[in-house]
Amino acid sequence: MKNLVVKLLLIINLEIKRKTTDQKKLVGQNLKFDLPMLNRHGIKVTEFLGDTMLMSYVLNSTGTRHGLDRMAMHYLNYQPMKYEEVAGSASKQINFAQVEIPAATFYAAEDADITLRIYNCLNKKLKDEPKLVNLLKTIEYPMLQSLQRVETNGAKIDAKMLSDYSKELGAKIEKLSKQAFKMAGEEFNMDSPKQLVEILFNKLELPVLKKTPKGQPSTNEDTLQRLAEEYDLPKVIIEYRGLAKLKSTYTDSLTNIQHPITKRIHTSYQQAVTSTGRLSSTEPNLQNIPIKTPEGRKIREAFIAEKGNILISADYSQIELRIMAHLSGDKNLTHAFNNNIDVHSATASEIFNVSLEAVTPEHRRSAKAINFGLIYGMSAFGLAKQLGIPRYQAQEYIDLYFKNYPQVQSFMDETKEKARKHGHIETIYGRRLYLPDINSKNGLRRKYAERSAINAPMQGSAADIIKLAMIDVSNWLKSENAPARIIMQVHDELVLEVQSDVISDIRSKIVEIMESTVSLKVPLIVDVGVGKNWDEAH
DNA sequence: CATGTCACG
DNA sequence: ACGTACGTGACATGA
Repeated sequence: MKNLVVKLLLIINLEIKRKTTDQKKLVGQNLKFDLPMLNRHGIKVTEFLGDTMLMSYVLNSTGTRHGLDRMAMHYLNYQPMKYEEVAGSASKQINFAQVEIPAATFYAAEDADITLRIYNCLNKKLKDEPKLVNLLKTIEYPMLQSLQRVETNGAKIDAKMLSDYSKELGAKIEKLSKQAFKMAGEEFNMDSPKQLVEILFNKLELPVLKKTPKGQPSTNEDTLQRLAEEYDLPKVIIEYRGLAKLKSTYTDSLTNIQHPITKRIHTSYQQAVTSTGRLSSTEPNLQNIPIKTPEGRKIREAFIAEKGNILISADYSQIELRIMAHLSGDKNLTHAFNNNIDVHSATASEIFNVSLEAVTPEHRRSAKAINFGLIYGMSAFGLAKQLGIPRYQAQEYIDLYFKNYPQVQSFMDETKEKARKHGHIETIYGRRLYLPDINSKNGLRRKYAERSAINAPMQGSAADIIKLAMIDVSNWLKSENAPARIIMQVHDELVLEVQSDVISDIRSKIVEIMESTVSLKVPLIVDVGVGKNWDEAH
């Protein structure tokens, strides 16, 4: 009985329209959420008419305005019944299946009704937007299905290893805090920036090098690092912070969030959150698992494969710089990529006016910072801070860069110009990012919008490309019924869990698909690794 | 619920 | 004179 009710409500909820015998078209809000339930009840979806959340997102990705309630207010001037009103809130919340039938029926019917009405509104807006309709059909709708599979797959973790590591971290953290209390001459809460300020800057009278936006003296790592040159306590705090972060955010919470039945980690990918078209990942966030330090990498070792399987990691090499080469058409930059020259070394060779062979690691490091900075629309000040050099010198580097890559400069100027004129920029696939502050009288906001405008075509086009590649890989695996599954997406990387005996075939096929999904003025290169855990594979 | 901090690409 | 590299999410504190 319960099942029947749930099924009935879902059918009402999702506007299923029977055309022929088993052909079901549907409209919904956040269909990625509903799809597994429909599958569970044997309802095969063969065609999407639309997902209102994604329609709203491609029309304007700025801000959080794609929730059903918000859209109902905005497009229909109607306040729907809140979920909390039928199911209760917080600790008193009950399962939807336990809600009284009349209340549940009203809620579900209203939900369905407004979804369809919002769909009709958004559909009208999309009539004049063939590029956005194409974006939905070729990227976002297929993506929704690929993502649903990845979420259901989940990632296997070695919970025993994580909890052992957690204990180890706990012991180290305790030692460090005792050490810090001794140096400070009193006990305090090291997790409290406020108490830290009291100790460091009032009691011990260390110099204030930087303030937070609210005017409080900053105790962030950058600042502590500089203080650590002359004082001992900041060193201990830095070490404490690093380990405390690992414990609270990773070792403890990942074990807690294991699914009770699958024993795997099932993240939720947000498809309508970022302004640029990237995904984000929540509960847990699998897109910020540590990699930079040896202590952090141990977390990656806990991401493992099922018995008889192995992990493959495939990531695009410097995809944003390659897109910059493509979009700007810069001769020098495309030449570097087309001839497989290390791009940071190439930049170093240009800026420091030495031959490629004579580039030192120090040159390359500076050039890498410049290349990254360019993608982010940085200033001479930012580069100077990053490299620890005087501002005039940073400006010299930037001038030299643009002299050697003139089309990159004109591309950036044109991008800003377009943003000012139209109020938005576009990615390679026509995804649109609005920049409401681009003509602001407030210089700070305007500058911020200009930097976003410069970054967005690169970050956004990269997001389009990996989405397409992910769809292709996902569909290929499905069509071949391959003993392999995608388990994660981390912006420019796909992680797969693959049956060990077919590893080399799958590996080469994945690379082939990812490298050929789109064709730009420069090649796209995929680096691939294999291992028994994520750290080894990456 | 805002603030500060820090993990990732 | 002022702030100063893009895009995210999670955690702990403290009002």
